[in-house]
Amino acid sequence: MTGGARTGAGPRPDRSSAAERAADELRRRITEGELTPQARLSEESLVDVLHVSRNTLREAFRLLTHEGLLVYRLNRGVFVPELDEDDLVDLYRLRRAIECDAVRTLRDLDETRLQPLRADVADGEASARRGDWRQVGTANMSFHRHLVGLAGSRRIDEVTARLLAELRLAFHIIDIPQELHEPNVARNRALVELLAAGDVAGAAAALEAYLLDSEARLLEALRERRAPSGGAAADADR
Amino acid sequence: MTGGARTGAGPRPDRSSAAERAADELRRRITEGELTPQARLSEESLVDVLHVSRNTLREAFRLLTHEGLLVYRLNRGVFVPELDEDDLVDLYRLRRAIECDAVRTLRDLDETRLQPLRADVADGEASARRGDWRQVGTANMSFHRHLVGLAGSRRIDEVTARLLAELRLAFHIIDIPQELHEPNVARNRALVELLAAGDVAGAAAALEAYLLDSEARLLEALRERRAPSGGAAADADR
DNA sequence: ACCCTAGGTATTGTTGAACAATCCCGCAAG
DNA sequence: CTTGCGGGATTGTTCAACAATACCTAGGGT
Repeated sequence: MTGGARTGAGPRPDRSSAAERAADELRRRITEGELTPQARLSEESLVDVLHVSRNTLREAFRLLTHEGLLVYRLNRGVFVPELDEDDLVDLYRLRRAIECDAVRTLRDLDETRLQPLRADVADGEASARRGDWRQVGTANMSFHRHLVGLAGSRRIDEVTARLLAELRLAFHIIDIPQELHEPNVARNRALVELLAAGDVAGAAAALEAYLLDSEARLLEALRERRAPSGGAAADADR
Repeated sequence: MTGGARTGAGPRPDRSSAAERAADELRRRITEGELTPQARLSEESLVDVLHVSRNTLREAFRLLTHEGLLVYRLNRGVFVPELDEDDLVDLYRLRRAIECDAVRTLRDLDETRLQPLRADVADGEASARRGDWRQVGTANMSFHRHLVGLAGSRRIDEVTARLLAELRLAFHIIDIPQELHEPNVARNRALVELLAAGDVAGAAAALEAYLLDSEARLLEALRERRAPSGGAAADADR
């Protein structure tokens, strides 16, 4: 008898837990840049905002920690990590190893499986024409996730998802989205064409050069960002 | 109430949370094989055994989920995952990508940095002479963790740790530890010698053959284990 | 004036109990 | 034999409180 009400327009069980929904909301805020690096996420205040209990919120924190979007510091709270240059080098090193290997060992490609990649490329090109660089970045991430997904390995997909999520953290530090994302659009299209032609070795080589270049551009942007004035991070922590 | 007791055992705060300690204990039970795959971990019973609250226990579950040692099923509980053949192939695929890349890109090796590897090899050889195949397996894991550690990448180390922990789950399914672990001893020594000679390319190639062979042996063992009669798993729980 | 130490306060870590939602199992009906 | 329906057990979530720790501020020594 207590049941019932669920059938109507009420909040459906959603096949996901409250912790996951809270994590979704936090993930959005982090990737959108609303929560800036090094900011402490207060349990007390987030409980009010997300309308979940402290325990559930902490479980959401764990979820996001798993994705690399938050870090725990015992007795001090959770923080959005700030990536430094070493982190970027580290991330790209792992990324090259994973992505290049995934492409290098590809077999039995057909046009059907390339379809999601082509959709991402088209999205990136359209967004670039609109000047929506954030969406270009998002399409680029989706492209690489689909690219790695061709390997058909669950664990490789997981590592990649974590990698890209963490990498996205670096984008908010940087204020030159166009120079950063624009070159990727053409590179992604070139990659798809190489794969469509069955040239996996060529695609792997192109991808490696692509990633090395992307890393260099990001590093340079990060250094410029930090060098100029330095302590310009006057952030009211409300 | 029952509290207090904490003063006697550990004077120092331990620098770790109760959830981590509970996770440590669970991890031990899983890797030692006390908790068998597909067994559900009841919250109620583990609360009594580990002397933590349900919330803390659930946080420990999350921690181990991150390591791949447990899986969550919504509204059904947590389970020790049972690796099937696809999982093994998946794990080894990622493992080859990571380890071979780590070795292939090694630079500036000197004898000092090889020291931990030599210690693991010696441990493996000594344990093999004693017939302690479980310890041979442990030394082998330590060897590979140190091997990958030479790359000096935090995230690669993390992925590797998770990988090896998950791989260990497969060992308990298998009842022929000697045939499985014995060949690794000599292979590990050969790898160290190649690295000491500065032949990283040779080492990378040897490692790839090594891992392919290791995967094949594990797969065969798993198939034999499952094919024969099947329901021989008369395991007294607790 | 500076450094170091001590105490107060805010925040996190952990607990236990309670309730709601969901799943699993056995059983009756077709 | 399959199908639909309770009843009981387990997980999911909330709440309120206490303990432990870190941060901040004030006071004393040099």
